[in-house]
Amino acid sequence: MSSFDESEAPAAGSLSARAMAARPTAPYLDDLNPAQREAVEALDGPVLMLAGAGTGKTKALTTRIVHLLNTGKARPHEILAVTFTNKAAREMKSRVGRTLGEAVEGMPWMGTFHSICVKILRRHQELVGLRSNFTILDTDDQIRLLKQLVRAAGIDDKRWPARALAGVIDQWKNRAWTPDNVPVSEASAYDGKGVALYRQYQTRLCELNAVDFGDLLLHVVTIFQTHPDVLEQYRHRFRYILVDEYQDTNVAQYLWLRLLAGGHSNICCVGDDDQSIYGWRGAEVGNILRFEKDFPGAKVVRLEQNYRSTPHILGAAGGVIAANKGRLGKELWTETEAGEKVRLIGHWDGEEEARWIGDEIEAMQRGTRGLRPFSLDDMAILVRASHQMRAFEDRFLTIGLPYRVIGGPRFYERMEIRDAMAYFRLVISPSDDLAFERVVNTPKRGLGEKAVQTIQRIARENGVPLLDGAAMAVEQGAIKGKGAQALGKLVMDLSRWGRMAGAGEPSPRDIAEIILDESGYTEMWLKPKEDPDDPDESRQPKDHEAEGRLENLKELVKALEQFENLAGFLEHVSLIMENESEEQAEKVSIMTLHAAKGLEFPVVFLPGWEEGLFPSQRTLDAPPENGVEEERRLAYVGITRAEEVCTISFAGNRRVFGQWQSQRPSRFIDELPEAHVEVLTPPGLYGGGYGAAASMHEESGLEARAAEANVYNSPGWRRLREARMSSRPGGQTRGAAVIDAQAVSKHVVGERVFHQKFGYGAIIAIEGDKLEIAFEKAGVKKVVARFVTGTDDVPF
DNA sequence: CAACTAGATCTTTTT
DNA sequence: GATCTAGTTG
Repeated sequence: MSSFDESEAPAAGSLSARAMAARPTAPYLDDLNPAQREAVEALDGPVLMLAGAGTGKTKALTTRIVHLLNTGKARPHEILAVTFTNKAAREMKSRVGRTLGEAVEGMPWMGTFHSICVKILRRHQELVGLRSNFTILDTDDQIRLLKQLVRAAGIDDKRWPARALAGVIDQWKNRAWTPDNVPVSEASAYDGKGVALYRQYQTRLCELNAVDFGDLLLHVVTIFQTHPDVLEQYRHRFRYILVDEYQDTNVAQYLWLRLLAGGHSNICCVGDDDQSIYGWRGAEVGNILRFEKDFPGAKVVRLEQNYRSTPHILGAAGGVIAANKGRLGKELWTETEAGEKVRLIGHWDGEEEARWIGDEIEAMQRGTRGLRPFSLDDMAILVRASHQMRAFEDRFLTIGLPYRVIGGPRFYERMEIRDAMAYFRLVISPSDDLAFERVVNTPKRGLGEKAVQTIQRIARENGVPLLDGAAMAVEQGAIKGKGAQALGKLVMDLSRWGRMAGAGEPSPRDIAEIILDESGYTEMWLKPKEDPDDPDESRQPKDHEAEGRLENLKELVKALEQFENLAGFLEHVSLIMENESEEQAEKVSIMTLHAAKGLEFPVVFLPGWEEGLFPSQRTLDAPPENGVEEERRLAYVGITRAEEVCTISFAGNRRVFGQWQSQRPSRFIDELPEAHVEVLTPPGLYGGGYGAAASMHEESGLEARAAEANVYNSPGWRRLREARMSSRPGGQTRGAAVIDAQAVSKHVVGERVFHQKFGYGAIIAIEGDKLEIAFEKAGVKKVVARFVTGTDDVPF
């Protein structure tokens, strides 16, 4: 509680003195437009800032903070500013500092919901039955723990996966339901055993002195609800509250905010109902729609002047989002010139789409599209689902186009990092059973399932953590042979490393290195020694993959340099699951639409606009129409990321689960207003004059399908078809290099062929439309005939 | 006990 | 196609 003291004296006198001393006009206010200024200057009472995409939301928010400080209304530690991502928090901090002209070190309560909750929870942990230094479990640990409970309950975890239970529990926690509060309507969840398992899970977490992500909020809300005195402290402390991305708050976050703002109602929420895209993880658009009811007398300010995109891009986005019901309603406008229309293009399949986008990116880089040249950093590909990324990565690797994947498999989620972290955890807290289970046989120590079961039994019988159980098992001789020896060593090592960490000597970085080395973990990724007697033999990584893992471990150890101790590092990592390494080279960005929220790029590509992919099959299968609205908001988010050029595309065929499927263009394409769209005809994509074939086939396929679904009579679709026809006078096509059975018959066994990805090879067998080919470099593969060309320049 | 093989299951989106 | 699991073999 010591750090609490600084604010215990309200110092009203000095505040008003500062308020009077403040300059009547502040230069930073002059940079704002009227709406922004209104939102900034309404400092007291509830304010809802409805900020459309690109309307200067962050600017308004940061200026508001500056204004609060500058007018003396609040001191830095009296402002609670909440965001969803660490990135947003960092951005806000740096912008406040910039506007203020000095660094803001003194804003301890600016951060994510989760990091702020941890801070609060660490001070009152005992109120919810936790001890100090509780650990924060990530999703992986959470699932593993649940799996144990599910199995212990005699449930077939095949039919009822632990993952599903985790989802159910998460949703409950998002709604701030403790096991006692789960409504009866949920009784059937997880085969009727959901609530009971939820209760067991919470008990188990408590025993482990651990919390999961959802608990961070839930526990704090519980504390606020059951301990008015504690709540009062924080209400008093946080004189002004600011919330970013309010449309993404879930019920627990909403309650948390309402409890805190309950006294003074000095709360300013910024959000955009049209950008609510996290309903699946419990976000309630209702929170923002209801704001005026929740906070009577609220001032609502709309930011509608857009500073990011051209009118055509805004028009297209506006046309799509207009199809949604239940909006608060905003109309974005801009003063910039019309610019390019949103470009729409169809492709034969996903690979062709990737190829075309790759070519287009290179063209735009050179400035050969009649536009200014763009840097690769200015361009982004935004996909609906991460598996769409592969096609682009494959293609970009083959043509040598530098790219970066944002929000991909994250550093701290990698296996080797998690293994290493488990060692560290076990060193810091020897009762961390989950960490013990993770590393006990990694690297292989000859301790399999049976040995672990023995340890678990002994630990349970004696009521001690697994690590102590292991020590006892060795003493008692319950585990024999090689395994016993290795286990004994592990137990000894861990306590030795623990003493080092306790002594703070050597440095955390060195301790980490020692742990990884002496545990044999690093060794695991190295080639076996050729000569065991030669200690100086230089060791190479096993393979390319192992090399990457070793690199990552090095990076992990390096990251430790900035921390006082291992414990501090572990806390940092559990909250910041992102890779912070910064790259300098120019690269195209590839990311999901979700990851793109809040970002902007001069050039944006939006591939895969197909029914079943976007909107996703899941939302289409789900009962009501409501899921589609969220998908539509996602489309809106995507389009509004673009500043100058936005290209939407779809493919007629795509591989789903390894199976080829024909795709229909997304309903969102039909919703694009004609006036803002330009249809591009597919240029020759295969080079050498045999390209038009793909589009011809796509079209005939389309017409066949059009008979069964009149989707294709919609304006958007007709437009596309007409554009196609007109681009090919007389409907003539040139040399068709094609597809399906006809093309296969063109190939013969023994023929030398070329494949985009695998290179050159010879056909060794033909089955239907598939060719078995022995590639010179890639080995024997089965590929679809259409992806292969003969090695003659004019194959047919 | 580990290493290998066959078969199932899967894909949203993430603090 | 890729990954995870159960089941088999060494």
